[in-house]
Amino acid sequence: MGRPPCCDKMGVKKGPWTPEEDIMLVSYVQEHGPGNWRAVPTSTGLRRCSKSCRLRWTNYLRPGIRRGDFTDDEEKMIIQLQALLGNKWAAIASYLPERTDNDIKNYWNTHLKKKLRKLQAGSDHFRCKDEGLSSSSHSISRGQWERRLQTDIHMAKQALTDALSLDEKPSFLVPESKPSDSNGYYPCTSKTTQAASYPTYASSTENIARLLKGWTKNAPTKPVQANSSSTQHSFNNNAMTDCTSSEGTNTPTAESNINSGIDLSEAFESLFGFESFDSSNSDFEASLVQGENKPNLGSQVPITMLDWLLDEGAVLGKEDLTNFSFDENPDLF
DNA sequence: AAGCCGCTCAACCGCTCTCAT
DNA sequence: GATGAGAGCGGTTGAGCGGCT
Repeated sequence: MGRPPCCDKMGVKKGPWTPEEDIMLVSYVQEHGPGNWRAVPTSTGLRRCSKSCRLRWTNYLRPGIRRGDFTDDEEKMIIQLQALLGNKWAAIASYLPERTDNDIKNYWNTHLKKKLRKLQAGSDHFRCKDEGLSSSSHSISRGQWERRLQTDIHMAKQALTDALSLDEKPSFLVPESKPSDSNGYYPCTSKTTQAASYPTYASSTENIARLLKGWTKNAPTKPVQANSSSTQHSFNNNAMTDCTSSEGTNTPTAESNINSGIDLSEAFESLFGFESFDSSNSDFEASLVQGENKPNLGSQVPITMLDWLLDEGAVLGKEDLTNFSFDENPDLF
């Protein structure tokens, strides 16, 4: 190995992305879909390496990313999954598809590590009774836990087999009758644990709103130079009305009030060419489950997840985890 | 007001994995 | 099976920010 880094080329820009660059990248993805990152710099004229483009899209611009504070349930889930899977941030993120692996990793390193350390430092009594989070506070033996996992995996396999035999989508990809958020998007994981967080779900609209925040602040006089005319139209609308998430509150400055009275979600829908994130959009959800979607998803069941679930070495069935409720299983930890 | 310190998170780096040839 | 290229992942860094002295 030791192959030279792809960014060694001359003229490759590093550092923070500018709104102009974001727009170029978004325009590219709008046209070609995510993937084939190698082609992005040449196609768009971006002076960024392909990896940087992918990362920027995956961690920042991708629709469906939820930003801001983690809910208690998300926190618990991360702690639990980390205890189970270790620092497999991508795997953990697959259970929280509206969070990026980078976000989860950062949150773990900046918040949860400390929190757990404090808990660990506290008394066993407090640790077990109050929080019940840390892997170090498992009140059951490893053997018991593994037996339970075996059972869970078996049950998940059975459910999956049944589902496939009926030629239906796996149940974990199909939200139940829970009402969607205002965009009609269902976060495709943790039906029980996510319930409380729906109202605060930061739609993809806000990702672009965030993008525009910098755009309006940094380049108010520059003409938009996006490749795509639709992009230009959308961004010229400067529709910042929807900038009310936790992100918006971080910077309660004038730019968040800059608006033309146009709902940014419309601009965003126009930009990306699909109507919100409808629960019927199984391709999109499948892509979320897989972490990153490929240019041509087709209508396949997400193989990655199925493989993982069916893998004898798999630690835990998805079905089980998505239905897992910490509140309903206080005895486990 | 200025300097210091700690925290957060976007982005980079280096490595591994996967797939096509 | 070997090789090379692209994609993905996890660890780390550093700029920016806010709080404290």
